[in-house]
Amino acid sequence: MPELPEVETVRRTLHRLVVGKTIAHVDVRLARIVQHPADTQQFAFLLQGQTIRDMQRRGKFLRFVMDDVVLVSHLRMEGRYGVYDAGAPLEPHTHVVFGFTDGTELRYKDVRQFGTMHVFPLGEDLRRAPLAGLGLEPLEESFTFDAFRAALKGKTGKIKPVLLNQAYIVGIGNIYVDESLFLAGIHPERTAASLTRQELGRLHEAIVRTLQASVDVGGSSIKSYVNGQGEIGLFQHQLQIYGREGEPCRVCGRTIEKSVVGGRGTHTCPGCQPLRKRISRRRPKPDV
DNA sequence: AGTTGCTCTCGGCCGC
DNA sequence: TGCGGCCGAGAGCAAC
Repeated sequence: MPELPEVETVRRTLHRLVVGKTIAHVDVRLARIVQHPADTQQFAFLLQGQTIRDMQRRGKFLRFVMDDVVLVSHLRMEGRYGVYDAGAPLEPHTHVVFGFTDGTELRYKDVRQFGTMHVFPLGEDLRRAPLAGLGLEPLEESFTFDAFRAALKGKTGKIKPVLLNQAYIVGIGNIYVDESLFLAGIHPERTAASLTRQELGRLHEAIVRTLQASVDVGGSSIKSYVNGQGEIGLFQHQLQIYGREGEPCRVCGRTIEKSVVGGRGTHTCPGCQPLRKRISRRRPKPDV
């Protein structure tokens, strides 16, 4: 389930593996992956002869920047890329094959078939769905505390669904939202509007620290590898709360709970993430 | 505008 | 062992 750190890891790997290669032909084996142009033959035609000039990322989307077009790719839950020799046997669940002029192939595999691809003319993709309207990039310098606070301004819903909404901040999925809220000591059912400036500060820092720490070790590998060479991310070993229901919190020892918030499986520590504001112990008034 | 709930995408896997 | 049905993440959409 690639979120920002996993997609960034794939981006870096693909940058190394495919930038400079020229597409000779494209084989779309499962039409539903291709969302735009609607005609898969047109999709293939637009990519033929294009050289991949750069690999970029916007939120959880990969952007293959070419001479005249951009391929926008979302991996959803289990989409993966790999580079193979053209003669290598096609593995199961291979849905799109990009054949290069050098005899290698970039293959897209996706067991769940949830992934999507769009091709747009160069310069158009950021103005069109699905990239148009995406929110702040949390690992860019522009993601300041003030920008974060402004993005959450006026949001009255629970903080977890707000953080998962890609229109406000991009790249955070179900794993990193739980990790970030835990690190910040904030319960996912608190409303965005109820967070104090101090809590927003902790949350801002927690998001950046969590995502960056995961990028630094190649993302999390939950049930599947994530990058283009079968390399395995390591962040799953650093997860503090996700997938640890029933186990003791590493900070306070209380048992981690699992519930549903905004329709998503949600992990919380009842000790570290109080739903109600902790009643401040009344400080004894100094005797006069 | 924002929120909520629902839908759709599948095959793995769970439980019977 | 077989099989029906649920689960899961993300995005998009309709209704309020």
